[in-house]
Amino acid sequence: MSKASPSTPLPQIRSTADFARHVGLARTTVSRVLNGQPGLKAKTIERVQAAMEATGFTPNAYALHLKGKRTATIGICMEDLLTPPAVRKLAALQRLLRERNYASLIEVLDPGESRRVVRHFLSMRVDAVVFIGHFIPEEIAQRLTELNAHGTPHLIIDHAGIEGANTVSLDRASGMVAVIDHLVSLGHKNFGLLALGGTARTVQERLQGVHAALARHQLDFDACTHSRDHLHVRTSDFEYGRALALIFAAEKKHPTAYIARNDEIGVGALHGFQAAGLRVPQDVSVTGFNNQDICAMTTPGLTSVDQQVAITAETAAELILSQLNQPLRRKPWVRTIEPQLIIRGSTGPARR
Amino acid sequence: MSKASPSTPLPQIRSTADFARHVGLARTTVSRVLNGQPGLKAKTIERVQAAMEATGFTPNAYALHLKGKRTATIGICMEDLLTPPAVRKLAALQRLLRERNYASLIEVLDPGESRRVVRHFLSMRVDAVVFIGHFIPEEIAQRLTELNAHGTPHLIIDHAGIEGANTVSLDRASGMVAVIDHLVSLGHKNFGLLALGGTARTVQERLQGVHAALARHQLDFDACTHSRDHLHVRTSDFEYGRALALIFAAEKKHPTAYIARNDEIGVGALHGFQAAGLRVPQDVSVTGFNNQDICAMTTPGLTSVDQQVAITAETAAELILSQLNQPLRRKPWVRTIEPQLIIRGSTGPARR
DNA sequence: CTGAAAGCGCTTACAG
DNA sequence: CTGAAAGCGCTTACAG
Repeated sequence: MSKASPSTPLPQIRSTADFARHVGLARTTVSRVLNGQPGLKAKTIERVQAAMEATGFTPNAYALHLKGKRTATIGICMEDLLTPPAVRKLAALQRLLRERNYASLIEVLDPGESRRVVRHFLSMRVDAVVFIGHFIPEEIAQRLTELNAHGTPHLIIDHAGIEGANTVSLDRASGMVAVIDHLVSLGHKNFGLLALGGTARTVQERLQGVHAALARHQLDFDACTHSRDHLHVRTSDFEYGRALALIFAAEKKHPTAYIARNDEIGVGALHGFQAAGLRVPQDVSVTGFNNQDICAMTTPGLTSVDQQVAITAETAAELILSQLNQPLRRKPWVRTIEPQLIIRGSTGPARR
Repeated sequence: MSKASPSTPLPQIRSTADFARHVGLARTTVSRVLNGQPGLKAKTIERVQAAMEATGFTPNAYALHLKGKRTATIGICMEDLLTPPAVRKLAALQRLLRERNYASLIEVLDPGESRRVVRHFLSMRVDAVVFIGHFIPEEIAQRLTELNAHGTPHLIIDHAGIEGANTVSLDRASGMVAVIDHLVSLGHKNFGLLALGGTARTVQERLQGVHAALARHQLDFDACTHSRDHLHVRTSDFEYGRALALIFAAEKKHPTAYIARNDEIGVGALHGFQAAGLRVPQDVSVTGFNNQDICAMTTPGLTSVDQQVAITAETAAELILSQLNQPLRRKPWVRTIEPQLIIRGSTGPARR
C-alpha cells in the first residue's frame, strides 16, 4: 500500500522572494535560472534546481502572466461530454496541445451559457478558443464577434457554415457518396433511410451526398430511397433503429440496403432485422455513421463511416497554433476532413 | 446563415484604467461596481454595466488573483478521456463545480506525467486537485505528498486504497454480491468468470465479493466457479468476450451463468454464446459491469452493475468543496458508493 | 553574481 | 464619488 505523508509543512515558500532567501541567492538570480537565461554558473543553476525539488516551489503563473508571458492556455468549449466522437476529438486535441505545452481549459457549453463561458475564457486571457460540436449558430456567431473584438483567435470543430468562422469539419456528403458507391457496387438499387429526417444541417448535407451519388449512378433519389423518421422525441437511438427496422421488415417490398443516421440506430436496425427473421447481409445490408466501437460489437460488424478523429485533431491543432501571435485574418480558414468508409460484415451483395 | 463580424477593433480596452477612462469614472469606482460593493448610485452601476456590455471588457483574472482572490479553479487529472464511465463522472462533476462557479482545469495523466501536471496545477494555484480513474499508486502517493505540502486539498475518484488519500470509490465487492444473489435466486449454481483474472485491485475486490456471496449461500468458490482469462494482451474486449464464450460453449459441461469483467466482454460473450447456438437466457445467463449504453444494444439486453455516476459526482463535489478554505485534515475522507444491479433480459432461470 | 527599482492589472484602505 | 498610494508575485533592464 502506498502512503502519502500528510503535510509536514515545510517553511512555507510562497514567492520567489521567499525562495531566493531560502536558497541564499538574489531574487534576480533565481528568476534568471527559472527562465533559462545565459551567463549563470553551472553550480548556481544546480543549487536552484535542487532547492526547487526539495521545496516543491512553483512560481505563481498569475504573476508570470501579468508580466507579459502568454498564458499558454487554450479554452475549449464542448457541446457536451457525452457524445463519443466529440470526446475523442477533445482527447486527441488536448494531447496535441499539451505536447506543445499548452494547457486546456475545458467547459461544457449549455445553451445560453456561451456568453458566460467565453467571458471567463477572456478573463483568463486564453490564447485561443475552440468550439467542438454543434451549437446554436446565432449564439456562436455573437461569441465570435466578441472574440474578434478582443483579438482572440478561434476555431470551430464540427459545426460548419457559420460565416466568418475558422472551421474544421467533416465532409459528410462525401461520406454518404462512399456509402452509396459501396452499396451500388454490391448491386443495391433500393435504399431505406433510417432517421435521416429533419432539418439539421448535418442531415441535409448527408442527403445531398446521397442525391449526388445516386444521380451519378443514374438512379433517381425519389424513386429509390424510402425514408422513415416518424418519431421526434426518442429516448434511445438503439430502440428507435430497431423499431424502424421492424416497420420496414413488415412491408412486403422493402429496400435491400439501409442507411442509418448513426451507429446506434444502425446497430438497433441490425438487431431489428435479425429479430424479424431477415439475415444480414444476405437479405438486407445496413450501414451506420461515426464508426464507434459498437460497430465491432454486432454480429456481423456494422459497416460505417469513420470521422478520422486523428486527422481532424491534427488539422485543428495546426490551425490553432498557426493563429497564435499573428494578427487576426480577415478570411477565415475552412478545412474539410475526408471521412473513410469502413466496410464490415453488415453489407453484402443485394439479394436478387 | 449566421454571421460573425470580423474585428472592428473597438478602442482597445485592456485594463480597468483604460475602462475607467472610457466610462469617465475613477478606477476605484469601477472596481467597486465590479465587486458589488455598497454605497454606489444606481445610475453609476448602470453606466458601468452598460459600458461592460458595449466594450466587452473583462477584468484580467490573473491580476485579480494576485490581489488575493481565490482562483476558483479546480484541477482535474483524468486517467484518460476514452473510458466512458470515467468521462461520465468528469462530465457530472464538472457541471456541479460550474454551478458553484468553479472552473475546471482538465489534464490527462499519462504515466510519468503526473509530476509535471501537478506542478502546473500548483503554479495555477488551483483550489483543489481531483484525480479520476486508476493510476500508479506510488506515483499518486508522491503527488499527494506534494499537494499536502502546499496545503492544496485533493480527492481521488475510483482508485481506492492509497493511504492518506481522500477517496470516493465504488463498492465493487458489493456489486458482485448483488450479481451472485440475483443469479443464485434464479437457481444458478455454476458460474463462469470471464476475464476476471490478474492482480488488478479492482478485480481482486470483485472476486472477494463473489467469494463472500457464495459462502453466504453455502456454495464453495473453488467448486462452483470456473475462470477463463488466458489472453494477457487484448486488442478488443468485445472479441475477447466472444472468444471466451466460444471456449466455454465447446465444453460438454459448462456453467449456466457467466459473469464478465465489463460490459464489452459481456456483450461479446452474449454474441459468442448465441453464435454457438446457445440461447440467452434460456441456456445461459450473462452479466456485465458498468451499465454502459451498450447494455441496451443487445438482444436480450445485458444485466449489469451501475456505477451510480450521479451520486459519485455529488459526493465528490461535496467533499471537494467542504475542504476549501479549511485547514487540511489529518484523517482522510473515505466514501464508498453503493452500486446498483440493473436487471435485463440476459439473465434468467437456470436450465435444469 | 547582487540589489534597488519600475511596472504588469488589479483591489483596498485613506483622505478629500 | 475622486485621486493618490501601496502592494500582490513576478521579470527585466540598470548600475554595481
